[in-house]
Amino acid sequence: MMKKGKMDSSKTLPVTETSAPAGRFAAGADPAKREQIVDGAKRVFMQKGFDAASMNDITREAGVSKGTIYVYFDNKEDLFIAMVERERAAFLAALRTVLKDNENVETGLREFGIKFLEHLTDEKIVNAMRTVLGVRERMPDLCARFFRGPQNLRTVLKDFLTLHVEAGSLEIDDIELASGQFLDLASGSFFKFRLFGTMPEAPPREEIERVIRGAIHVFMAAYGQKKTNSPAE
Amino acid sequence: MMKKGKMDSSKTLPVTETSAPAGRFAAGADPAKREQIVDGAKRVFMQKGFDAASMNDITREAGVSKGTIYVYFDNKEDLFIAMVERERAAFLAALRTVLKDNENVETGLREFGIKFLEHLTDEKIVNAMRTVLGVRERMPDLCARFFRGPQNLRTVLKDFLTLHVEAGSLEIDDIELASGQFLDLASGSFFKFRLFGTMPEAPPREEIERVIRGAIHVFMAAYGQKKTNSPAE
DNA sequence: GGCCAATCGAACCGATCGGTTCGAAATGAT
DNA sequence: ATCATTTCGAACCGATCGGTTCGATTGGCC
Repeated sequence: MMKKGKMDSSKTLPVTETSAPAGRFAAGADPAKREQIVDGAKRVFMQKGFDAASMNDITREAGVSKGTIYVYFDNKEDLFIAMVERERAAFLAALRTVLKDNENVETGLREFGIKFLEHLTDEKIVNAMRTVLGVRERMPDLCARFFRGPQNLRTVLKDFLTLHVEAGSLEIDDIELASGQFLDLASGSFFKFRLFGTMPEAPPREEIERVIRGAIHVFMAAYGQKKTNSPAE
Repeated sequence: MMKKGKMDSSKTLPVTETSAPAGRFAAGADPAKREQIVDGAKRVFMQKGFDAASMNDITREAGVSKGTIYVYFDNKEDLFIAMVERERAAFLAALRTVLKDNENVETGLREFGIKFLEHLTDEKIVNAMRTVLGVRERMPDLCARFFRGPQNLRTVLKDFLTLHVEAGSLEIDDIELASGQFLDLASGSFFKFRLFGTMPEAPPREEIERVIRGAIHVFMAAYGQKKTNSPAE
C-alpha cells in the first residue's frame, strides 16, 4: 500500500483530484474519510489527552481501520496537529466579523464581549485548550499558535478602539493595555473557572450579559468621554 | 517487603515516629526520602505531563530505587497527587497575608496585585497549572481543588473591598463581580500568555507594575468615591 | 564488629503502545 | 458481471509501560 495519495496535513480540505473520478478518491484523498478520522480522534484526544489516547482507541472511535488512519496521517502527532488546526480555524471563523467599524462603542463592545465570552466558555473550546495545553512541552509551537488565534482578536479590538479614540468617544493613553483590559474583563473569570473545572457547565446567557455589562461599565468609567449633561455615575 | 510503614499521602510531612529512632525511620517514613522522591517526580511530571512521565524516568530523576518509590506511594497517581498538593500549599502560603485590613485601598490593591501577578506568572506556578490541567479529565477533583486555592484569594479580596465600601472609600453594588474584575485586570493577560507559551519568561517587574497601575486606574474610575477637589481624570 | 532493617538495582511479569503488513472484503466505475 | 483500487481487520513487531520480587548492599544502633 503506497502512501502516495497522502495529503498535506496542513490543508483543511483538499480540492477534488482531477485524476480521480467524482465519486471515488485516491487512497488517502477522500475528504469525508479524513473528516471521519479527525472527528473520532478529536473525541478521544479531548477525553484522554494526547498521551493517554491510543491509536487503538482512535481506530474504534473513528470507525476506520488503523491502516487507513496511517494512509491519511503520518503518525499520531500528525493527526493531533490536524485536529488542533481544524478546531482553531473553527473558533476564529466564528469570531471574525463581530466588530463593525461603524458601531456605537458600547453596542460594539457589548456584542463583541458577549460573543467572545460565549465562545470562550463553550465546551468545545475549553476542551480544545486544555488538550493543547497538555502538549505544550512537546509541541510548544502548536500550543502558542493555537492561542495566537484568539489573541489576534485583540488586534481587531484595538483597531476598533483606535477608531473611537479618533472619533472622540473614547480617551485612551495606552490602547494596547486597554484592549487587553477589556478582554480580561470580558473573560470575567468564567474562562478560568471553565478551564479548571470549577464551573462544569457554560454560564447561562444572563450571567454572560451581566459580566459584559459590568465590564463595559468599568471600561467606560475609565476611558469613556465624560458627558457633562448626564454623568455615567 | 511490607508496606506497613507507608504514610498517609495527604500529609505533607510526618511527625517523627516514636517507635523509630531519631536518625532512622521505618520503611517509607523518612521525610527526607519522601521529599527526594516528590522533587524528582515533580521535575518529570512538569516536563512530560502525567501520562508521558514514566516511573522509570522518575526513578532516575529522583535517584532512588523504583521499589522504594512503591514503599512510599501506592501508585503513580498517588505520587502525582502528593506532588500537586505540595505545590498548591506552597502557592497559598506565599499569598496568605498580602492584604492587610487597615491598608489604604489603592496601596492595598497595588501590593496585592503585584504579589498576585508575580506568583501567577512564575515558572513554577504556570508549569504546575499546565500539568494539572493535563489530568483534568481523569482527576477532575484534583484539578478543581488546585484552582480553588488561588480562587480563595477572591474571598480575601472581597473582604478587603467590603471593609472599604463600609468605610466609604469605595462604592460597589456587586462586590462579587468587582472582586473578580480586579483579579482579571490584575492578571493582565500575562497569565494566559504564560500558560499558552506566547510569553516564554516571567514579565519584568516594571511590566507587572504597569499592568497593576492600569488595573487600579480602571478599577478606581469605576468604583472609587469621587473627590470633588481633585478629579481622578 | 554484629545485627537488623531500609534501600538498591536488576530482573521479571502481563499488558499496552505506535506503527507495519497483507489477504479479504467492499466499493465505484465501466 | 468484471476490474481496479480503497479500506478493512487481524496479526505482527520491537519497545515500553506500571508494578512486583528478591538477593545484595548500605547504614544506623548497640
